[in-house]
Amino acid sequence: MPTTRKTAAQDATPYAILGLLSVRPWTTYELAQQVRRSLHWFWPRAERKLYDDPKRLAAEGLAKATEEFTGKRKRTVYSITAKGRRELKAWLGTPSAQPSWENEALVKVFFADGGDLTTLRTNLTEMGDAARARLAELGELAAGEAPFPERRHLNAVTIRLSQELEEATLRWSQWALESTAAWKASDDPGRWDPQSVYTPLVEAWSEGRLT
Amino acid sequence: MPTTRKTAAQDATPYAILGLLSVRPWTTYELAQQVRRSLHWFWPRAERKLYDDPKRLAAEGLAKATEEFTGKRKRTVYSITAKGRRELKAWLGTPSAQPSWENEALVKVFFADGGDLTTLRTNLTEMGDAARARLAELGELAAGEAPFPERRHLNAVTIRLSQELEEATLRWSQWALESTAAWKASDDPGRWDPQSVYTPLVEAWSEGRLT
DNA sequence: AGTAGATACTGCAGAACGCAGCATGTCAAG
DNA sequence: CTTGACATGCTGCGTTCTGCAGTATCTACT
Repeated sequence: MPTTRKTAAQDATPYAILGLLSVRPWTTYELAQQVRRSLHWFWPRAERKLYDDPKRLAAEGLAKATEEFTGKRKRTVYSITAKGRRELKAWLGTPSAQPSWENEALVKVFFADGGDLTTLRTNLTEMGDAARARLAELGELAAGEAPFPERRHLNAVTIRLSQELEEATLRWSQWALESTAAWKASDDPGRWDPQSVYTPLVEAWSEGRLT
Repeated sequence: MPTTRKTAAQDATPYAILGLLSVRPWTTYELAQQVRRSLHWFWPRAERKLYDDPKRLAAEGLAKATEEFTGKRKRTVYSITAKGRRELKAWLGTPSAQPSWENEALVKVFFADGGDLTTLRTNLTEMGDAARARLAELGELAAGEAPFPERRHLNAVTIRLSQELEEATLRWSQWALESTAAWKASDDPGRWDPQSVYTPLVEAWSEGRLT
C-alpha cells in the first residue's frame, strides 16, 4: 500500500445517506433496513450512525426532517432538499478514497504457521462457506422484487461486483484447499512451489501490463 | 447482510500484531512498515494503533518489550513470549468475524443517477485504474526479495486472494464501461437489460447450488 | 555546517462503535 | 380481553479508533 494515498475530501457516509434520501424519503429505521440490504455490502457503517448523520444533513439544509405520528409515537421522516441534490451531484464528481477490505479469517490464514495444518484448512473452508452464504444472499436479493424499478440498472451493476468478488473468494478457497492438501504442515508446504503462484502476476507486472 | 452475524470473540488487531511478532521481533516503526506491505491489504488499521497495542500485549505477558539505544535515542523492540505463542495458536482456531469491504467509488456508482452519465463512467474508469495500480503493487511485492523465505507459501496463498479480487474488480470495471456505453443517461439504461445480469446468480441460488 | 529525510514515538480532539435502555405499536394465542 | 412476543423508533454513554500535529534524535549528503 502506498503512503501517498489520496484521501477523499469528505467523509462519504453522510453522502451515502443523502443518496438514499434522493431515492425517496425514509424514517431512520427504514433507512437502517434499507442500508442492510444495499449499502452495507460496500459501505458498512454502524446503524447508530444512521441516527446522527441525518440530523446533521438537516442542520446543513441538505435534508428536511418532518415529524409524523403513529398514535402517540413520534417518528422523523427525512427527505432530500434541492440543495441536497446539488451537493450530492457535486460529490459524485469528487475523487474517492481507496477501497479497503478486511478479512479476519485471512489474517488467520496468513499466520497459519503458528497453528496446525488442520486449523489452516478449517479457516480456508470457513472462508469458502462464508462466500457461498453471501452469494446466496445476493441471489435472494437479485431474485426478489425490485423495490425501485427505475434503479434496477444501478442495482444490477453494483450487485454484480459483489457477486464477482464473492465468487473469486470462493474459487480461491477451493484452490487453496486443493493446494494445502499436499502440504506437510502449516509451516512446511513440502514440494508445493510458492513461486509458481506468483508467476502470472509477476509477468504481468514486469511486462508493464499493469501500468 | 444478515442480522444474525456472528461477531468474533476478540478484536483481531492485537492478534494480528502478535502474529507479526511471531515471525521476528520488531520495533513499532518497523512493524508499521511491515504492516503496510502485508497486513494492511486485508486488515487495514491506523498506524497509531500499532503504537498502543504492543504495550497492551506486553502488559498481558504476550509480548516482551526490550529497550535499545541508537546513540541517545531509545527504541522499544517487541518480541513474542511463549504465552503469546500459545494465545496466538488458540486464536487461530476461533471463529472469525464476517469479512467486509468498503468502496467509496462504488457508492458513487450506486447513486450515479444523481449525476451525469459521464461522471458515472469516470468513476468506473477510476475504479479500474485503482485496481490496476493495486495489482502493480502486488506484482512488485511478488517480484521482490522474500524477506521471510520460510513464510513464502503463506505469503503466496494470501497475496493470491488479493490478486484475484483486484482482477475481478478490473474485469468488472471493463464490463461496466462496455455496458454503460450504450446507456442513454445515468438514470436511463435504454434497451440495456438489468435482469440478464442477475440471471446466472439467480439460477445458482434457486437451484440451491449455493447452500 | 546545514538540512532533508528517516526513525521513534506521544498527545489530543473528534469520529465511530457497540450496547443497553426505553417507550410505543401490532398482532396472535390463550 | 389480556398477555407476550416482536417490530418500530429512537437516545445515552463509555470505549475504541483515527488522523494529525508535535517533538526529538539520528543519518546522509551537500
